[in-house]
Amino acid sequence: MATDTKTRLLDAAQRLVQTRGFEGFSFHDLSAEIGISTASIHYHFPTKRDLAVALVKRYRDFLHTAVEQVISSPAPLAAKLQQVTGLYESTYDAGRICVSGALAGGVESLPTEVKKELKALIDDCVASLLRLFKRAQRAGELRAGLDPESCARLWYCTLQGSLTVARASDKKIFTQSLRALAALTCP
Amino acid sequence: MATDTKTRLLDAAQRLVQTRGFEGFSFHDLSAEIGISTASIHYHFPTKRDLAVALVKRYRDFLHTAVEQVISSPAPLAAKLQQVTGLYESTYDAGRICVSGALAGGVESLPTEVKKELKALIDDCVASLLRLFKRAQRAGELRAGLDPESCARLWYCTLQGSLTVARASDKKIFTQSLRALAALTCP
DNA sequence: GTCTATAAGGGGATAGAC
DNA sequence: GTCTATCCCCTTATAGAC
Repeated sequence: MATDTKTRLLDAAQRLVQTRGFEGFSFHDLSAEIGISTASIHYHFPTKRDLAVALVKRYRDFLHTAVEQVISSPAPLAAKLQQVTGLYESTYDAGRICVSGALAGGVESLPTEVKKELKALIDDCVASLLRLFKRAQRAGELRAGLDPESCARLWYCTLQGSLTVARASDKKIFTQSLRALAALTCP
Repeated sequence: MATDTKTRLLDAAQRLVQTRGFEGFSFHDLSAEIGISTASIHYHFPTKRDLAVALVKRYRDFLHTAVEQVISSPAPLAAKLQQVTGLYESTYDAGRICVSGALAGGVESLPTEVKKELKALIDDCVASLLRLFKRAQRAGELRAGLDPESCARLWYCTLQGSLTVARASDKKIFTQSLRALAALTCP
């Protein structure tokens, strides 16, 4: 059973956003990849803005599910952080960056609705990390003096930044940054 | 004495890159802002790629000078880190992000020469931070167990990531992340 | 749902006058 | 150095047939 056209369009658009950014891909790119005309794309997504909004919404669900699954396991904090890091590392290995990093680079040229979805994506992911660190603190797994909120934000920004920077420079910058941060986070 | 046209073009282009990204601005935008025709822009920069390369080179010099000046002061590590953070915070307050973050978001759609300059910008800045942390370690100002190289990379990625994420979400994510990282870096 | 045809505008870039 | 005029291609989007 073949995947339906709407899903294939979202898959292709997501990959293009993650490699070239919002302004960096066109309906013609999608047309070539999926094998339908650019006009047909408008049947599934009336405007490019609609496509982008749907794409970010879907990515938020994906990331939410993935992170929540890691969080809910009975593993110690260090292991969970390594799993979250692995999530981003696999994105790097696919030659991509996180959708939020790709869109945040040129936020001023995004349609308003896409900006809103982008903010929702970020805030949702930070909220998941916050729950992770709150539980860790109760279990005494957080370094003394660290508060869960700062931790969640710091981790999100560092994951985001190191993934984006690494693709433009060198994978080592990702690996080393996150190993250092993990060592600083756990007691 | 008015600034020369080439400089004004670079200033305007840099601001546009820092807000909209490389694909997010056009010669027409520059034309409107500077007050010369798009054709005249080609006199100063034959292609958009040339303009981008010049822009990133100039930004690298600017950042290099700024960071080196902070590093060479006799202040303690914590104060220096706060100064570097202030450098990025003022970029945020101008509604901009770092040129490297803006370009790295859609790296695949950049001309090869621009990619190279982008990598040079990143590597240069990380190298400056590395010198900072090496000196700090010799002076016993670095937390035990931290190595200068990891530190330089972690700091660069976090500065980059938190600035970019903050503009798409909330300034607090920048402030809080960097305060936490500073506390973890100094003993 | 998908197509062809086409609109309507924007993109970078060039030629040649001044 | 700057202009007008123009080229040619790409972009998103629509109309209407199948």
